[in-house]
Amino acid sequence: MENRRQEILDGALEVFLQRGFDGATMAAIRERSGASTGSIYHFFNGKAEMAAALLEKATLEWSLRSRDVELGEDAERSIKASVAGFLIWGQENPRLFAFMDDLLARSRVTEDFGPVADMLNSGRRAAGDAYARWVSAKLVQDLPWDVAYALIMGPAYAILRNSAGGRIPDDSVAQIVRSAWLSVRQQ
Amino acid sequence: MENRRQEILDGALEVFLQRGFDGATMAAIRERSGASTGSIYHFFNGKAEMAAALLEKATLEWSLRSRDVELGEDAERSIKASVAGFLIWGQENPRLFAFMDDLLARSRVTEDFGPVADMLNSGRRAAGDAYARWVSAKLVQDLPWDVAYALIMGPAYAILRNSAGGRIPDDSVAQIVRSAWLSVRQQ
Amino acid sequence: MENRRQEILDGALEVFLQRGFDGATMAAIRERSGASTGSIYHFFNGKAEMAAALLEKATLEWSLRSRDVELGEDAERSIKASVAGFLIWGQENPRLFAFMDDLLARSRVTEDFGPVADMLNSGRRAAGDAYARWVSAKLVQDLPWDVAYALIMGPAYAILRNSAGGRIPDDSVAQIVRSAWLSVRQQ
Amino acid sequence: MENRRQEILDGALEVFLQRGFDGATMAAIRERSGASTGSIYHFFNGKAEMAAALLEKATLEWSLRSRDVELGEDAERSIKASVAGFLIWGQENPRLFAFMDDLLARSRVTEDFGPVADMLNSGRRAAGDAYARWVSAKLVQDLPWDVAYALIMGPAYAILRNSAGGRIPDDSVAQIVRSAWLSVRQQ
DNA sequence: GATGAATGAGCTTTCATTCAT
DNA sequence: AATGAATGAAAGCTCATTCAT
Repeated sequence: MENRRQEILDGALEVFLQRGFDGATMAAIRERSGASTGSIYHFFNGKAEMAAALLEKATLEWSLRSRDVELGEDAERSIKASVAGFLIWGQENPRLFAFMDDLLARSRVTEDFGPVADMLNSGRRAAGDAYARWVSAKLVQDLPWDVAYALIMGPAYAILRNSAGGRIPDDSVAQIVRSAWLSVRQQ
Repeated sequence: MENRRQEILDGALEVFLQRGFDGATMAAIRERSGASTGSIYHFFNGKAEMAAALLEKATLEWSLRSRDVELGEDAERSIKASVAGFLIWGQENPRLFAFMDDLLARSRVTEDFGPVADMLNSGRRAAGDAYARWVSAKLVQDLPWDVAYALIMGPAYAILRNSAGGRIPDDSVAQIVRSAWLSVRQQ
Repeated sequence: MENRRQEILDGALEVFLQRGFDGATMAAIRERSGASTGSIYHFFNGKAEMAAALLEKATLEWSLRSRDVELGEDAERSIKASVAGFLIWGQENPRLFAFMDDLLARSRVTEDFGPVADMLNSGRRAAGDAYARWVSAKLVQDLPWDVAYALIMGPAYAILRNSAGGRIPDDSVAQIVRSAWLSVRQQ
Repeated sequence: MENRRQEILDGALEVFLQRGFDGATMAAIRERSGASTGSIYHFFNGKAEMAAALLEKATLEWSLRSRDVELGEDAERSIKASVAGFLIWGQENPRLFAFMDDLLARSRVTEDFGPVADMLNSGRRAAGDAYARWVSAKLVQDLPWDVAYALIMGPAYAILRNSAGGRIPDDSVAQIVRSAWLSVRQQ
């Protein structure tokens, strides 16, 4: 039955978002989900695996949407949509954003999160391919992808991190979206 | 004697940079520094306090330099110097950058790191004041400071995080520095 | 169907021999045998019962052979055949020997292994009866059976334990077999 | 202070002898010794290390005595004294004998007990050297040491294992001691 | 200033076993 | 006859911190 598994994931998500990865204890997840210790380990091999499962599921929607958009031929529209989509998603899920950020940072140190890192990076790579095509079409500047990525997404990340879950005014969102395009477009 | 205290800080820094905050155990710090448990607690109230002390000291150089520059009247030079300074510092101290990032993220969740957050944010506030003056002087766009900050520093943060300690080419640094200014200058 | 039961026993044997009784987990047995947890508990009441079943089956060949021999009237031939048979069996099944040894030791502490102990001791008791007859016939010394048993089988046990699965030279086997007889024969 | 450490060892010994290695839980040792979990781990790295420490201390007396005797020139006296000493020690410390036997068996499988095995085997090696000298002096048969060891000590081991802590009559002890010598002396 | 013994709550994980289907 | 989800007690061990000396 998928029911129990889902209950566990639901409980785990709450705890992870509230306390972060290290702060989340299996005991808390057990209590929140109502499942027994054994059940949890019946479905998941450990804390890291649960986090990965959650993250995968939770980011699916955003990453799929972004990826679709980015593959278009209209560079300006694609880039603006990506940034706007990310900002909106991040604002709507501030804790999830923080958790993703946490795991991503962790994946640079621990091996436990290789899969997480892979997943989170795959979207970035796909976008890099699209960017290369726009370069060929002389729509954007010929920048190394990591530079272009930093210019496009960096400000969005920064404001999400510093907004701490508070609302970002529409004007600010618009400003950052516009700037992302201006930073990389062909001059 | 300040000697012991310094030995402890030295050992702790190594451990923190190598394993991150949670990964660093007091036992590891004790062994690395050669001090006894008692000594460590004689000088510091706990792990969080040590981390704060370290971070304060470690970021002093950069923050002082940046602050000096930012207070100047030449907006373009100040902003470019800030971004370039941060990029160079981050590249020279990639682990320290990651650690700072870690603590900063943590400070958004746990109360233990209020002082850390205050310290790390004070530089940002000072820069905000300077930005306001530049706005008055019509040197830069009239943006909310958090947006301006995101536009100026966001890309630098992003590329440092994704470079994972590897060298960032001079061209890329130059690109990001230039873009920071272009993003906020008065058009 | 006896098929499933047999598959379980086969898998369990492999696991027991490889990891010993405590080291063998039901999960490992489940995976090795391909049966489900439920199936295993359908056929056996628990780990101890499986071990007992296995041991009974596995030692059958040796014990039957030894018992046949021992019941003969020719004391010298019987004793030498018993020791030689045990040494050969122990050499051919070093892991099984170690497992049997393990269970036997355990049966002296835990009550779970009463049946195991009984089974393993029954052969010894039968031999004791034969010994008593040989005493009456003045073929062997009038020793308490536990002493006689120690003199006859002790060296074989000792060399099997210390050989750790390596080959015991024929000369050594012959030496121990001969000595067993000399230790108890009527002088 | 050596006091706490000793209390822990005392409690641990009781628990180990009563329940064997696997059966002994750290919780039981904690309760029996009156020490806290932290204290136990302050002094010992884990269960295996405690067992090794205990065994070393506990067998010291016997192994030293045996070793002294074995080094003598009088083969008959040395061998008889070794066997008698072992039988007496084993009878006086039946649980310790069983525990030693348990750990020794375990050391053949797990690496955790390398030191234990080394310690327990060192006495055997020393005796092997003495045996070689007796062979040169034509006092005993020219047998491989593992065979000679099996003939000399095997019966003593066997009767100790099967006596299960009960008293072994003096006659039986004498019989086994005498037989040990007869099995290996030069004919 | 300095030591390290002592603490104990809390951690993740294992595992034999039960039971509804 | 068979499945595998579910259980929960228990395990070994970690670790920041306290405190008597």
